[in-house]
Amino acid sequence: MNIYDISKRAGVSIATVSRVLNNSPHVSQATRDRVMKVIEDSGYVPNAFARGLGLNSMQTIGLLCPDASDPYLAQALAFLERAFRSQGYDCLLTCTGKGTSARREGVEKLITRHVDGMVLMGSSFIESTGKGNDYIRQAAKQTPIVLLNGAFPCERVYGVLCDDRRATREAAEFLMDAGCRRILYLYDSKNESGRRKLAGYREALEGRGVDMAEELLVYFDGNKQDIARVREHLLALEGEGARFDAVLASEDSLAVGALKYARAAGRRVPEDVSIVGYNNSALCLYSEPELTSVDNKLRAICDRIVETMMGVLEGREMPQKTVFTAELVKRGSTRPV
Amino acid sequence: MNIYDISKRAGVSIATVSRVLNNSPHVSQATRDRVMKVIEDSGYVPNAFARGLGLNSMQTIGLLCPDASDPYLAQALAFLERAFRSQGYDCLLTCTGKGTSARREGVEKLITRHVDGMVLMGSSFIESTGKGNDYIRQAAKQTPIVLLNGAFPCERVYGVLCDDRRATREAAEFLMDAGCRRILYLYDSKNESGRRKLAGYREALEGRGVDMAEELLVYFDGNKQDIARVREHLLALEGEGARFDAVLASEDSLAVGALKYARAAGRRVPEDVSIVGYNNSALCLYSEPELTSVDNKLRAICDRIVETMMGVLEGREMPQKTVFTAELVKRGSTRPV
DNA sequence: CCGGGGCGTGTAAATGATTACATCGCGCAC
DNA sequence: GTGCGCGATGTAATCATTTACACGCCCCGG
Repeated sequence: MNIYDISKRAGVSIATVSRVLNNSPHVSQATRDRVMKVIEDSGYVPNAFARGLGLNSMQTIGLLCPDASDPYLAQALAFLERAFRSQGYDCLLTCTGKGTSARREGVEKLITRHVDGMVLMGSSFIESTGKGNDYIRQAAKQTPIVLLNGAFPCERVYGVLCDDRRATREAAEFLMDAGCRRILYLYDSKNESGRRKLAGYREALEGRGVDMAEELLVYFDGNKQDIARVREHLLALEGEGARFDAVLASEDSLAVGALKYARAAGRRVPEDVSIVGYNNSALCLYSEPELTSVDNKLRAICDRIVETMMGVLEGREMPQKTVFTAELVKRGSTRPV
Repeated sequence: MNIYDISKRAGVSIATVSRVLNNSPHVSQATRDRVMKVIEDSGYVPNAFARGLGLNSMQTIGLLCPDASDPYLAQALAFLERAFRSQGYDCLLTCTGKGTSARREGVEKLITRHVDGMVLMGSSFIESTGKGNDYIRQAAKQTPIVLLNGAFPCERVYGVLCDDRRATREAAEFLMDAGCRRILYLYDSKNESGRRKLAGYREALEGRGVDMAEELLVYFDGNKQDIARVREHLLALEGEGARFDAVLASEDSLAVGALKYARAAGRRVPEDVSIVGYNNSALCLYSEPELTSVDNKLRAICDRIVETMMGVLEGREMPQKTVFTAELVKRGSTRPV
């Protein structure tokens, strides 16, 4: 059942059928009705591949996600998919994991599939060294790319993100305002966004003339579900004599791990230790007490990503970088100032 | 840059180039090498749409997900995507939300896109009334469908699930073994799987001759992120005089809500109230105490879904229904027996 | 010496749309 | 009355592949 069958049954040419299907104005109402009736009666479904071949597009966006099971990225996925679909685009999901080579393969596969655009979810796609990003530069020649929580100076690569540095600085300042002096910084990523946050933390302490203790800079390299390992990590640290009255985490799940540590160590939250997370994900409300966390405006970021992508696809000029302002959401895991 | 350009440069016909690209055995090694070299030098990428048109497939599976931000479904998404990709298939993600019409539209859109197969994530796709499922029957004529956590008696619709009924029964029995007598059943879905679980709960109580109090059957119709609303719900219930010494939830997030209730009501977990969740999702380890929960073998289910789909696509005969055995994972939110 | 069977390769016909261009007919202005 | 323009429709080229079929060629057996 193809367009020829329909054209025969309706007594018109295939061009007319095509015009009806594409809502072209150059069809009389009578003809349109007749063709529509035949289409509905026959249960005809246009062949998407042929259409794609002719238009050189199948209205598809590639979503490259490091880990779809991460609550924060999962939320982003949901926002993006919904917004793209409302614009008539479908989303091809590729979970890449952590390795650079898997990411490159993912990007290349999507190029092969001729997606109309790609979203790289997470600044971890950007390597600190220039060479490692060549595949992104190559890909950008074929299709527009938008980065979630990142930026990359390259034509046809757009970035939408929050001012993580400032947000982290303000979070640390808030803790200091509440009387904390030894703030443990717990982070799990050394990528672009991770570096921005760390810089914000340093800036805050320097600004207040607080000594930066190296042992309070804790890098945790693990899976986000390894809550228990974070607890052990902090307990071990404490065993080594490190003392702290607050934990500032670069990710909510790490903060939940810190919460677990506090309970295991018999320290009250927020009386003995204040804890601040990052992302303001669903985890914040799940935990007890509820987590103070930096809301990095994921919804706004996702909406803007879609807006940017649509603009580019429609040939409009779009800002290469869009920055939102993150906001600290205060809950029970920190003392009031 | 298309296959003609390559054929000219390599001094062969397009058929030969195509054969090289598709690893056909009917090409001499010398020719293959020569063509490959030209392809690599020119950076040629075959046109996926033309290929799709010829093969009538673009190696794509449609994933219909009610909510990608739900931790359990997000995990499933990650498992499925990974497994399908390892088989050479890409995944088109469609988040449908709760409404039936959105689901029908999602399914129809994927049919339009000519996916090779579809996975419906969650038995909520199956209506209790026959008429509401017509669109699934229609879709199954075009493409194979596999259900996650569900079954549907229709040709080319396959189901992979756990024995939710038995699992729920055993969970309730475990609570009774631990001395609980008034077990509140908290559920959020009345779909196929929801009904199976509820039946299991009833079966357990009947089996032990425990009275079934209607006020202990609590349906919570809300968003999974509405933890606080579950708390209020239970507090209100208690205000009305309902008493219970255990909560059995049909979903982990509901169990977390029950945990919140217990803290708000000043009841200790598990000493005063035991709490059991369902799905054994990441939430179980995030909460305090850690949640006892039914592990419904999501990984195994997802792997089997992919296996079933691949089998069907390769023309093999596949079981219409595959059932795994769920298992209760005991943690701190319930008293030991 | 001739016929048959592979193997490697080329030719050309699908695949099923979109769309530029041609055509036709009709109404209106001059 | 004639010519122009426009709206509706058809014709045919185009998109970039896959693949059935044909064609040589070489080798081997009869």
